[in-house]
Formats: sequence, C-alpha cells, structure tokens
Amino acid sequence: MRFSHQRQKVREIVYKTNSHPTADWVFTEAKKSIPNISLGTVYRNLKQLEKSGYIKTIYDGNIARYDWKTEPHNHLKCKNCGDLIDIVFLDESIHPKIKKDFKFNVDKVEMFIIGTCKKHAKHS
Amino acid sequence: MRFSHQRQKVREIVYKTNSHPTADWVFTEAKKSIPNISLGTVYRNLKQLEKSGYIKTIYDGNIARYDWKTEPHNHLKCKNCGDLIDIVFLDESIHPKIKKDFKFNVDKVEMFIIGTCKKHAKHS
DNA sequence: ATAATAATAGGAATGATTACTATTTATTTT
DNA sequence: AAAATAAATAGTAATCATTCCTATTATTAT
Ligand SMILES: [Mn+2]
Ligand SMILES: [Mn+2]
Ligand SMILES: [Zn+2]
Ligand SMILES: [Zn+2]
Repeated sequence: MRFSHQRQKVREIVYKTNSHPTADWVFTEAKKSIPNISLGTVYRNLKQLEKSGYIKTIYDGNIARYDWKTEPHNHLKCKNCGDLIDIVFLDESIHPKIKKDFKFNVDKVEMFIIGTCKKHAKHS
Repeated sequence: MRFSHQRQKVREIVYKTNSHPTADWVFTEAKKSIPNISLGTVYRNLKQLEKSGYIKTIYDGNIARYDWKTEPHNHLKCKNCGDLIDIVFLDESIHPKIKKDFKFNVDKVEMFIIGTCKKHAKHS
C-alpha cells in the first residue's frame, strides 16, 4: 500500500476525531487542505484503510461512519442528537452459551445502546 | 389507518416468514398476488406498519430488513450466508450501570452477534 | 349514493456508495 | 537518470436503496 498524500490525510482526519465521522464529513475536512480531492478517493481510501486494519466501519442506520478505535468496543447512540459515544463493554461469557444453544460460532458482538445522552437532561 | 388490499398483503408477507426480509423481497412476493403493486407502496406500507407497531425495522449493514417479532430480541448474523437468527437475550442489568457511568438514558439495546451459523460447520 | 379523505401506481428525484477511465504519481528495473 | 511498471487519482457516470410527487382510484363515513 502506497502512502499518497490523500491517503495520509484521510487517515489523519479519522484519527483526529472522536465523532465517528461519515465519508462526507471526511471529504469536507480533506478539501480544506487538498481542495481538489475527490469523494471517490475518500471512499476508496476509507475502504483501503479498513482493509489494512487502520480503521473500522460502523453502520449507523443506513449510513457508514468511521472509527479509528479498532479494539472491540460498543456505542451509545443518542436518538436526540445522533452522537455516538464509545463504551467498553466486554462480556465474552455469552459466546459459549450461544455456541451451545445455537451451534453458532461467535466472532464479535456489535451493540448499539440507544437512548438519550446527558446533553439533553432536564436539570431540576 | 385504512386497510387496503396492498397493506394487508405486505403485512401478511412479513408475518409469514422468519427471514427478516428486505423491502425488495416483500415486493417480489407481493407481485405474485398483486401484479401491479408498486415498490413505493411496499415501502410506504412497511413504514406505516412500523409506525403502527405491527413490525420492526432492522438495519443489516446499510440495508433495511423487516421483522414481525416486535418484542425486544436480538439477532445472530451469519457472515457466511447472511441469515439472521432470532435470539432472546435480555440483560437489563446494563441499563443502570450505563445511566450511572455515562448519564445516558437507555431506551433499548440493539445487538448483532456476528459469526458463522451451523449450516457451515465442517463435520469430522 | 355522495362527499371526504386516504392510499395507490408509476415515475422522477435523492443520497450514499461504487465503478470506470484517462491521466498523474510513485516505485522498480535497466 | 531514463524507461518500464504499477498504484492511485480526479472527475464523472452508474448503481442501489429509498423517498417524493401527482394524477387517479379505493375506502370509509354520512
Ligand atoms: Mn467508537
Ligand atoms: Mn428477529
Ligand atoms: Zn444527545
Ligand atoms: Zn450461515
């Protein structure tokens, strides 16, 4: 894998935020320093970076978002503002149970915990 | 909500399968008895049925699938054949913990357990 | 049956993502 | 260093799922 200017920038943008950005947001950011970068290049690089293990893809409803944090973790999703908040919640204990009950071999668990984040709490 | 022929059929199709079908599959099935039904009608009715609480929408990667089973449950997703298998796994115990740690109010937990289903087991 | 209104078919529009291609950029070979 | 090889790019067209639009039709209430 070559390290083009564009690829470095896409990677850097994803690595610099905790917002789990969309391809379009990465595109907008990238244009600030590479004005004629194309959206296709952003998508191609996001995919390549995922394949090489640099980033992960998260499907939020029907749109893809990207995450620099590749270790297993889950997300709180605020239905009010759409924010995704990282949460580490490892419970490998379900794996053997699922294996036994369903003869299903577990690779990973993807969990979205949906609710309302603290930004919207009404203070009394 | 009126009960058009089309709406009844869409509902019936979703209720008759455990395959968590896509809109397109429902459309194909519906055409068998209502040849000139339109895809827009299928989508409109799936949405309406969800709003009325008859069915649920599941996002599988970036495509929507529909589920007649509206009680909270989760899914095993086979990365080999794409099947979604229902699994009841309720652990409300995480709710208070998340509330405390993140001041995040949990509505529901959406979990995809990804792995390989028994259809692909190599028998020795 | 009439009037009021909800739903439909069919097609256009949208939004996200991928595919295509001629050109540019980087790496390897002479 | 020049030529050959390979990878990546910009720009654009195409695809796919989904939603929107509108004139017409079906359902329901009076
Ligand atoms: Mn994350
Ligand atoms: Mn289900
Ligand atoms: Zn929020
Ligand atoms: Zn399978």
